Amino acid sequence: MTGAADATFAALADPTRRALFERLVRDGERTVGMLTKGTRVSQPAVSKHLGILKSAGLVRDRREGRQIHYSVRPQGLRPLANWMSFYGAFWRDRLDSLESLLKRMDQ
Amino acid sequence: MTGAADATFAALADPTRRALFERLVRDGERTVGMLTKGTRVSQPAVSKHLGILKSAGLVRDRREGRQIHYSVRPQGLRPLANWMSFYGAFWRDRLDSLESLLKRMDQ
DNA sequence: ACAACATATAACCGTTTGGTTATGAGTTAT
DNA sequence: ATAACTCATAACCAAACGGTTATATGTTGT
Repeated sequence: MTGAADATFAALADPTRRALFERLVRDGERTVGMLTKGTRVSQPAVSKHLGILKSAGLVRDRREGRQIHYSVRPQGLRPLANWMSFYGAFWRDRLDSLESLLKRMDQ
Repeated sequence: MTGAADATFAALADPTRRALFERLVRDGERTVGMLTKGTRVSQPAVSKHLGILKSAGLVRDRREGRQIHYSVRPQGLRPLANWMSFYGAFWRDRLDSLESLLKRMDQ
């Protein structure tokens, strides 16, 4: 249940890792070398982070010659989306009703 | 930008903490003592976790006599929702199209 | 076969984390 | 005033984490 979201949350909790993921989302498939540039950390660090993202199902890799290309794996965000919709259903309502209340009070 | 989501992700990354949050969502406002029962950890551990959730803006506390009542703070999930919708726009489309493709292939 | 290149893995290290027990602080009741 | 109760804080500890440098693995080109 909540176990599925576990690796996902853990993987995205680290800022460096989230930055890598976001970059892959924005820029599409990139090699490790490309990703290393733009980060303040070493190549091994990037590789380790990518490994964690990969085992969390958030990215996939593809070998092409001596380079390895990483890209976002869309379904990887599923556990997060599920969790959000599950435990977010009630608060979204409350938030919406709060907002409409504030708007009404503002008038 | 991504800094706002930082504390949120970090807070929800821990399973014990997420369990506490989920329980507050399901059951509504609870005291520390109530929350401690049902967890495998000690009361101080629960207090520490609640403190982290609180400083992440995910819960609030209210003193009533000697007990302290904790409850979910709806807006706390905002950074997560923002992050999801931001970096989720593109993958949701891709996921949807993938799913429809798979369905078509299945027929 | 060998050198250069791109990435992964190994070994290591300081810091952070999540837990514990012990104790402090605030509140209620006697 | 004091004892009991509820929770937070302090002090401490082992394990996990995120980083480093050094090296192994796999691929390309000569």
